[in-house]
Amino acid sequence: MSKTLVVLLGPTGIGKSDLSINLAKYFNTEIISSDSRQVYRELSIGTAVPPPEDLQQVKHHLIHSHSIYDYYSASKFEQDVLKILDDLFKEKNVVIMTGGSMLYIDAVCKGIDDIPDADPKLREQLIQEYNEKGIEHLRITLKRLDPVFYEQVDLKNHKRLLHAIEICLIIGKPYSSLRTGNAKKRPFNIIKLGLKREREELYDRINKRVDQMIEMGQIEEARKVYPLRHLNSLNTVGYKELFSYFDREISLEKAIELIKRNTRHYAKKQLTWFRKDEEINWFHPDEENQIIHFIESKLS
RNA sequence: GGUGCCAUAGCUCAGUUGGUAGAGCAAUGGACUGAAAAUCCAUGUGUCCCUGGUUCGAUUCCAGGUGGCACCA
Repeated sequence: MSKTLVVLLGPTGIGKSDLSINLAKYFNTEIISSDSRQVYRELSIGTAVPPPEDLQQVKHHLIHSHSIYDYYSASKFEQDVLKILDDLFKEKNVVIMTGGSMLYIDAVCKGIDDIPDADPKLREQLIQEYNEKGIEHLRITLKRLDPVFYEQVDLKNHKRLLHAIEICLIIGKPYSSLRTGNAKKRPFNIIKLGLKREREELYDRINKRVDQMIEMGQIEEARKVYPLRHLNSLNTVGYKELFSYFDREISLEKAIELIKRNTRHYAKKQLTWFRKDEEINWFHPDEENQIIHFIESKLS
C-alpha cells in the first residue's frame, strides 16, 4: 500500500484540531502540526495549542518542539517534517498533517528551493542600513546585485528586498540564480482537505476564541515573554497587541479588539492563499463521515 | 398626551448657503519560495426614514407621518 500524507488545512479557528484527532484515531496514526507558532514551547494559549488532554489522545509532532529563541523557517519546517514522515511511514500508511501556515504547508507539499540560511549578523546589519537609509537604498543595492529579481520583486516590500540582498551577499551570485520555482517530487501521496464555513460564522468563532484566550490567561502568558518582545517568534497576533498594552500605548480593551481584528485578517489572508490552490478538496468541518470516505476512496 | 431634539455607509458621525454625498472604524479583493500569525498592494460601501408640497431640480426648505431620545404632564 502506498504512503499517504493527509493535509488538513483551513483558516484559523475553523475547527481543524478536533477533526484531526478524530481522523488520526480512525486511521490509527499520528499528527504533524503545520503551524508556524505552535512550534514554540513558550507559547500555548495565544497560539491555540490544543489542551493537554487532547494532545495525549494522539501523538502530535512539531508542537512545542522549539524555543522562541530558535531561528526557525519554512525550510527548517520542511526538513523536520520530511524526517518525521520518513520515520512514521515505516509503520503507518497514513499520516495527518494539520495547521494553517500556508507557506509551511507548501514547503512540505511542493518543496522549497535550496537556498542557504540567513546569517543573523548580516541580516541585522542590513536591517540597520534599511532603518537608516530607507527602502530606496535596498532597491538600488538589489538592482546592482540581482537585476533579474529586481524586475520581479515587490519593490515596496522591504522584507523581500532584504532577503534577496542577504542571499546574494552570502552566495556571491544573484539570488534569482537559485530560484527554480520547481515543485519537488515526494515519495508519498498527498491529499489536501480544506475546511470551510460561512465567513460570518468563522469570524464569530474567532471573536469568541479570543475572549476565551483572555479568560484562560493569555495576558499572563504574554507578560512572561514580554521582555523578549523583539524576537521574531513573538511578532505574532495575540502577543504584539498585548505588548502595546503593557507599554501603555493602548487600553486592554483596545488590545483585545485588535487581537480579534488581526486574527480575522489572518484568516482572510489564509483563505486568499488557499483559494488559488486547486488541489484542495473542500468540506465543512461537520462532514466527518464524508471526509473519511473521501480519504478512503483515495487510498488504494 | 404635550413640547423639544434627532433620523445620511455594517457602526459612530460629518456635510450639502437646494445641483443625489464623505471621514474614522469595521469590511472586501489580491501578492507571496528560509522573518510567513510576517511583510506588501488595492477597493468601495448609500431608496441621505416615508409621503406630499414649494422648485427647472429636494438628502438639504416646508407640512404630515413613522421610529428613537430627552424633558413636561
